[in-house]
Amino acid sequence: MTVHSDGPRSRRERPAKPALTRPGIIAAAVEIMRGEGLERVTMRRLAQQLDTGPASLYVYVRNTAELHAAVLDELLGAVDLTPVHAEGDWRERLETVLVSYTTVLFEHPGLARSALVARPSGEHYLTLIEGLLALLDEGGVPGAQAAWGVDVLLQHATATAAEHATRGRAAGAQQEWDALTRALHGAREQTHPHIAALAAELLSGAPQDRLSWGFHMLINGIAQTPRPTPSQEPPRH
Amino acid sequence: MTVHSDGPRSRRERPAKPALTRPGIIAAAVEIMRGEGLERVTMRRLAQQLDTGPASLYVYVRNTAELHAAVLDELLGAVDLTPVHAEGDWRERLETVLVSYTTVLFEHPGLARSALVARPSGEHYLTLIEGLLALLDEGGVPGAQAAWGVDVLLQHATATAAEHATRGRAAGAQQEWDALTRALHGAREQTHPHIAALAAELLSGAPQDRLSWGFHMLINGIAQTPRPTPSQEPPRH
DNA sequence: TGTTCGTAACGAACATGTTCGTTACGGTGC
DNA sequence: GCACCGTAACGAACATGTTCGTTACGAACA
Repeated sequence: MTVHSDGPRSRRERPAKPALTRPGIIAAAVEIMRGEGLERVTMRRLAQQLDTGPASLYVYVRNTAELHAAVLDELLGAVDLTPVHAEGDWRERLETVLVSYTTVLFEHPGLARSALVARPSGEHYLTLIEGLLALLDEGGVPGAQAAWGVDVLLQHATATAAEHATRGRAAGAQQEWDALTRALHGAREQTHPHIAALAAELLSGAPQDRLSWGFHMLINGIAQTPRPTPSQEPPRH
Repeated sequence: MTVHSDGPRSRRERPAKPALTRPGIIAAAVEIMRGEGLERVTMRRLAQQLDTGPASLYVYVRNTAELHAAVLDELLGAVDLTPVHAEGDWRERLETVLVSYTTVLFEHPGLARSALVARPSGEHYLTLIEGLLALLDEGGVPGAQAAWGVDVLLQHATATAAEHATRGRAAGAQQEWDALTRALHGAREQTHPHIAALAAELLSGAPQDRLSWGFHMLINGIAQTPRPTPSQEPPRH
């Protein structure tokens, strides 16, 4: 099996066509997505754009999930990281970065789903993590907690955006929401007293308010929840 | 468009075939999944099992996501809720329920992905939420916080299981993990000092340890993070 | 009984992701 | 120059989810 990178520099020139490259494929994918939406970034559409066949793309990307991860990494360049080196309360700045990240995903919700499964590992992603860790460090959060917490922060943002992807769709999402609403409101006080009491609360809040609370809640939790004792694992190198 | 429920009771009998029903379809899906795995629960396979055509299933389920949500709700019957009415520390019991939920998803990881997008709204799901709310209530967590927090608890469990689905796969997952590992370890101290310092930590911990910490962290956060002031929204009903 | 209407069930068709066997190219060695 | 090898690129094929137009059934009505 081939190595998936832009490494396999083509050593051949079929009839006057430039050889494929991984960056070229990703760039084409980003272009199509900006012009037509993520759903249009199909292997066939991409191949057409690159004047090749869909099967040829698999030399450079393992599958669409990997392609999406790469596309997402490109988009992460748009996340506003200026708060990392700004003045002010570290918690608010941390939230600002996270909201910026979430906003990027909200604009391309289909990517959020993919990102839950195939996470990016490119330059922009690393820069984002570095920024988050810097802010947690500034807030005095122990490294061990920050290391695991940063994962959860991004997971929350990503999963929320992925859910939003569905919520944003028309008829189907509305019916699902209706079903959940009905189920919650219909819960009997006898069998589901807590749900009955909190039905309205469970469904309350604007998405951005819930998200904001979620980040506050996570930051609090991360800051004050010690990691399990490191078990008998010797220090590395 | 038709109403998606088991309501459309068939008024016809084509050549000696029992009319389709939604519960029947879901039961068949669960059966196939138990015997052959979730990936085998295709519309065609299901239709074959039910001696009908794949297109006929769409009268009863909108799409595979909805089918998966229904299947998941069936499986939630297996979540151990005995801790809800047991003795002991409410936090530990809450974690026990959550771990049981996560375990169910780990056994059927493909469902976790679907559940992030099309969440169940059936009986078992409600019972689970009721149990979680009861435990948070017992711990003195304000209702408003519990109402929003329960969402995040389940989201964390579900997203973690969905990630696990990928991690558990062989070659592809290993390569992705390698890519992330390389990226993290390769980060230069000059540009990514925090990552360089925490590289080992970022990747450390057995899945169950990280999950356990995650739940502790979330529970702490939920318990102590007040909800935003209710803004000028008048009381409903 | 005949007609009308709503819809469960059906079949053909389409789009999409992916695999696998084949082709053709470029590099290397003799 | 020729033969061999590795692999980028290709094309056919397959599985899968889903849509849309059509058929056939049962209920209601005159």
